[in-house]
Amino acid sequence: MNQREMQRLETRRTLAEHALRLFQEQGFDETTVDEIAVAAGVSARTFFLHFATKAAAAFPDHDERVASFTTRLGDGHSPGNPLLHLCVTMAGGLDPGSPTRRIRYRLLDKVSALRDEDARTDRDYEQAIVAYLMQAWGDTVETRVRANAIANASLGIARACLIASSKDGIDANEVCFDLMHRMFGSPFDVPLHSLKQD
Amino acid sequence: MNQREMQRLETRRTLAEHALRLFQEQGFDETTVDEIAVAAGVSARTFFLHFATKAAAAFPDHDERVASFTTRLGDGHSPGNPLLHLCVTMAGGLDPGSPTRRIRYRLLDKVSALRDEDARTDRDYEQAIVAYLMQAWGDTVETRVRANAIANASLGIARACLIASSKDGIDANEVCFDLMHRMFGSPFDVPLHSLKQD
DNA sequence: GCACTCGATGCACCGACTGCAGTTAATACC
DNA sequence: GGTATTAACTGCAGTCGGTGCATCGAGTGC
Repeated sequence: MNQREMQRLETRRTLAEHALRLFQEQGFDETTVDEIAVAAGVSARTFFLHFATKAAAAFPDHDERVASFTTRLGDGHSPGNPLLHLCVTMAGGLDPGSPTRRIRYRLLDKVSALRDEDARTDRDYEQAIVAYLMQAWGDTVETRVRANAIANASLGIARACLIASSKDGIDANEVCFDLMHRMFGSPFDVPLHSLKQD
Repeated sequence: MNQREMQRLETRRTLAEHALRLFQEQGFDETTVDEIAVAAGVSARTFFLHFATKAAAAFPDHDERVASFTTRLGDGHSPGNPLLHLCVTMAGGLDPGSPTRRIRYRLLDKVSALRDEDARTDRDYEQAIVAYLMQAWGDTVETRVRANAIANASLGIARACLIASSKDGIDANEVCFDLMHRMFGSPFDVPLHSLKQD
């Protein structure tokens, strides 16, 4: 990797690090982009070369995660279907070894601006899931609605469980799995086959 | 009703009307709060006496709707449980006699700022549903997660169906009902009883 | 008629975000 | 090694959403 690329990534990483720290220490609204930039040792203008919005700095790995999720759906590594994969991804995301993630989701529960950012995140996952389901079901008006509804519902479940896990430290995977199971059958593969001939 | 109150409501109504029109005609980002205010014949400062954000003007009846939803859950008029009630409310909201609502939801599909506003809306419904479920289940960490997950999932389904209905003009109630049914059993009253002893 | 309330206003201000015109250091090319 | 180019970073001026504050003036209660 280039020295330039490394510098760039380092700047980005530093910005994200200080952003999350300041959000946690003194609150999201009470932190200005200027403060973050100064703390990271760069100019305020530079902040926006790395993040589109102030809130985006709290989720610096968003693009990678979505890309990883999407490509995994495309190749054979997806365990069964996207909904199950979503659960697995979620479970992985709750690795207790990552205090950063816990901080992030605890903030998420308090700061509405970050919930908005998170909702935007979800929309990308939603697109990936919808695309996957539509590819399996074919593109009709009916399947499109169904795919959107299922994607929305799944993400709603996943998000709620994720936040709960981070906040209360409980294992929400069971709840997540149970609700998914109810909606889509055993290993969540029901909609891929049986819903079709409804 | 007072003449003052009437004036106030009229101002608010006019602002909302012009806001939605301008959003539709020239786009959300391309419309400034100043333009809306001028079109409505008031000052820009006044706009924020009626709406907290630019996007909020696109959903002027939000508070009433949430209040109505919440109180109905409290008294005996709720048909069974909040999830079923949500479906009914949704179906009512799709009254084809309301072109304004169609415009609103069609915008929703395009403008991310409005989706953020809508997500904020959903959070209020979510609170109402969670409160209702928790009252039925009792307040434990487990039930709290479950209630949040179910509320999120239901709203996800409802939102997707609502947008699809407004956009494609199809009847998405069937999809909505079907998915709810899968998750919660016949008239959606399963979680109130059977989930408890899982 | 008089005091009061309250919606509307103008003004100054903050902070998020953008476009543009540099500067400087790493890199590619010869 | 010297030179042209690229691209991260910077400063500045500007737009726009949103807020606090003092004020005006038309309704309202008495």
